[in-house]
Amino acid sequence: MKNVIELISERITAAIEQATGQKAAAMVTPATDSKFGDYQSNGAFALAKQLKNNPRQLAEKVVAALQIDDICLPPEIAGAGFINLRLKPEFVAENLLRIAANPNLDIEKTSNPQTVVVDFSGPNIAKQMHVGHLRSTILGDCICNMLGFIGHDVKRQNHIGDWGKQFGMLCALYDRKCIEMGRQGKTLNASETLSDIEAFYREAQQLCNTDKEFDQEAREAIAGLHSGSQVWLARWEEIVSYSREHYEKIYEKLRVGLSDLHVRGESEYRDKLADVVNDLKQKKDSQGNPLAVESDGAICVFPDGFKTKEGNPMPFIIQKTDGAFLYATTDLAALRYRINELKADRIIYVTDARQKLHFEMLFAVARKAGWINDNIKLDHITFGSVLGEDGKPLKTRSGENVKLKDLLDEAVKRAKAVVEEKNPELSADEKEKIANAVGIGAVKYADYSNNRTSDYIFSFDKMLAMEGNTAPYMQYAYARVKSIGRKAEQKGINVENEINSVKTPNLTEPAELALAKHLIKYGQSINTALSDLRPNFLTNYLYELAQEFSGFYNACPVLEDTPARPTRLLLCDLTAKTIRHGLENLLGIEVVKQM
RNA sequence: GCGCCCGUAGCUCAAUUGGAUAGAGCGUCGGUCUACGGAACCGAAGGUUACAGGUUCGAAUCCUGUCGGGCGCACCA
Repeated sequence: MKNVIELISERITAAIEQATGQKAAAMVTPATDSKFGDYQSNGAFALAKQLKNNPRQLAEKVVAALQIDDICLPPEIAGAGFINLRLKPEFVAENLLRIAANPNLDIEKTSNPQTVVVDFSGPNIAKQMHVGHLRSTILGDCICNMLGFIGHDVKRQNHIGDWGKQFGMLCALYDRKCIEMGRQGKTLNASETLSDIEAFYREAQQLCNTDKEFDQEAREAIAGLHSGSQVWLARWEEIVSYSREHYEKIYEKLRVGLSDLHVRGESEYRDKLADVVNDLKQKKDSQGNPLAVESDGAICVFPDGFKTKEGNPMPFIIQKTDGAFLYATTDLAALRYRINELKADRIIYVTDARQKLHFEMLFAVARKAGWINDNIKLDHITFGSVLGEDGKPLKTRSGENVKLKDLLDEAVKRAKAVVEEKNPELSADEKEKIANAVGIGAVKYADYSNNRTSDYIFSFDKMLAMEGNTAPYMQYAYARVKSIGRKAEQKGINVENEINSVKTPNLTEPAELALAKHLIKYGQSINTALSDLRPNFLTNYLYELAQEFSGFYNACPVLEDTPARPTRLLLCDLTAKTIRHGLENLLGIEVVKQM
C-alpha cells in the first residue's frame, strides 16, 4: 500500500498544477484535530504567499480541480485556507483487506534501496557493559530493523574496543595467572578468571603502579602485540573471546540482533593505520599543502571551521608524538573500509551526543581527503544520557556505573513480582517467560519512547506501570486481543474462516472506522520514525493504536453472533499483527499471549 | 572564553520539522461497567511553551539578545 499521505499529496499537487500552473508542495499532514478530518493540506498558504494571492481563494481553486473522490469524502476548506480531508470508509475498508492479505502488512518497500552501515553498541572489551551502552545498543538495533524492513541492505557493525594500550597490562596479568596455574599443575579457567573483567582491569592497573617488574612485562606485552608476537596475540585473543561471551549474553537478553558476525573491532584496522596517516600526508589541499602535518610533535589534520578554546585551528590528531595511533585514526580506517569494501551509501553512527565534535571533524576530514563523495550520507545519531531519580547520570550508590546485567536482572525480578501477584495460577515456566518479556521490554520501550536527543530519568516504577505509554501496557493490549481469539475458539467460532469470509469490511461504528483508519497508517509511522531515525514516533503510533483498540473494545462487542462479527474479528486480528510486528520485529520486544 | 544541545501542566514526557483551540501518562477530583481480561474506559481541573524583542497570513518550532541547566573544546575513547 502506498502510504496515504503520499497518495493524497500526489492528487493535490496535480490539482495545484492544474489550477495555477505551478508545481508546489501539497504539505499534507495528519489533521491536528479529528474534528477537521483525517488529513490536512497546508499547501495553499505557501503558494499563495509566493503568488501574492489570497490563500483561501487559492484553496478553493485547488479543491475545484482536485480529483480525489475514490479516496476521500468531498474536501472542505476551513480557516484561512486549510484543505481538510476525510477518508472514505470504502477506501479504508479496501486497504484493510490488502493488509490482511499481505504477510508484510502491505508496507511498501523503499524505491531507493541503499547499503546502509550502522555502527552501534561498540562496548569496550576491558569493561563490562554498563548503562552507558544501553541506548546505542538498542537504538542502533531498532534503526537496523526499520531500515531492513523497508528494503535497505543493512550492515551492522559492532566496533568494539579490543585494541589499545590497556591490552598490554591485561595480557601481562593474564600471562602471569596462566603461569601461576601451570606451576600448580592446573589449567587456567578463563571464564572464571575474566568473569569480572573490571576487577581484572583494576588489578592490572594496580600492579602497573606498584610492581616495576609487572610494568615492564606490560610494556613487553604491548610491544609484542604490535610486532605480531604469536604468544602475546594468543593471550590477547583469549581475553577478547571471553569478554565477547559476556556481551553476547547481554545481546541475547536484550533481543538485539548482534552476533560475532557483526563484530569488527578496532583491532581489525590495526594494519591500516599507518596507511591512513601516509595517505593524508600525501594528499594536498587546494593550496598545495599536505592535509596531514606535524604540529607540536603530533600528526594532525586541520579541517576548516574548527577552533580550540584558545581560538587556534583545531587539530584532528591522527598520530601522537610517541608515534601511537588514536581512535581518530581507527575511525578513519573504519570509514574507508565501509566505503570501499562494504560499499556503503550511507553510514550511521549511533553514539552519545558528547562525541558530536569528534564525528563532525571525522566527516570533515574524510570529505577533505576525498574518501567520500557528496552522494554518501554520513549521520551521527546522538542521544542523551540515562539519569537517576536525582537527575544526575545513573550510578550505583558507591558511584560506579550500573552494570547492564544488574539493571536487566532487576527489571526482570520486579516484573516477576508483578506477575506473581496478578496471575499466581500460571505455571512457573510461564511466569518466568512473561517476567522476562515484560522486564526487558519495559527497559527497552522506556528508552525508545523518549525523544532520543534528550536525557531521561530511569525509573523502574514508571516503565513497569500498566498505565501510560509503557511496554507492559502494550503487551497487555496484545494479550487482551489474543484472548478474544481464544474465547472465540472456545465458543466454536472458526476465526480464520470467518476472517477470510470478509469481502467488504463493514465499518459502520465510529470506533470501528477509527481503529481501521489507524491500522492503515502503520507504514506512515515507520517512514516518519525513519526520516529522523527516531523510534519514539513508532512507540507513539503503537500506543495510539492500543488506545484506539480500547475504544473499539469497549464500544463494540466482538463475539456476539451478529453480522458485524467477521469484520470485528478482522480488526482484532490486524491489531494483534500490527502490535506484534512493531514490538517484536522493529523494537525487538517480545509479546506474550497471556500475562 | 568559544561551540553544541536543552528549558513545554505539580511530576515524567510528546507535539510528524512553520499550521487551526500546544497533547499524553502519572498525581488530584468526578464518573462508567450484568459483553470478549477492571491490569480497563470516559470526563474535569491544570499552560504567558524560561524571559524580552524580531521575521509572517500563522512561531514551542526560525532569527537576535538575556537568564538558567547539560555537554564538549591538542595527543583518552
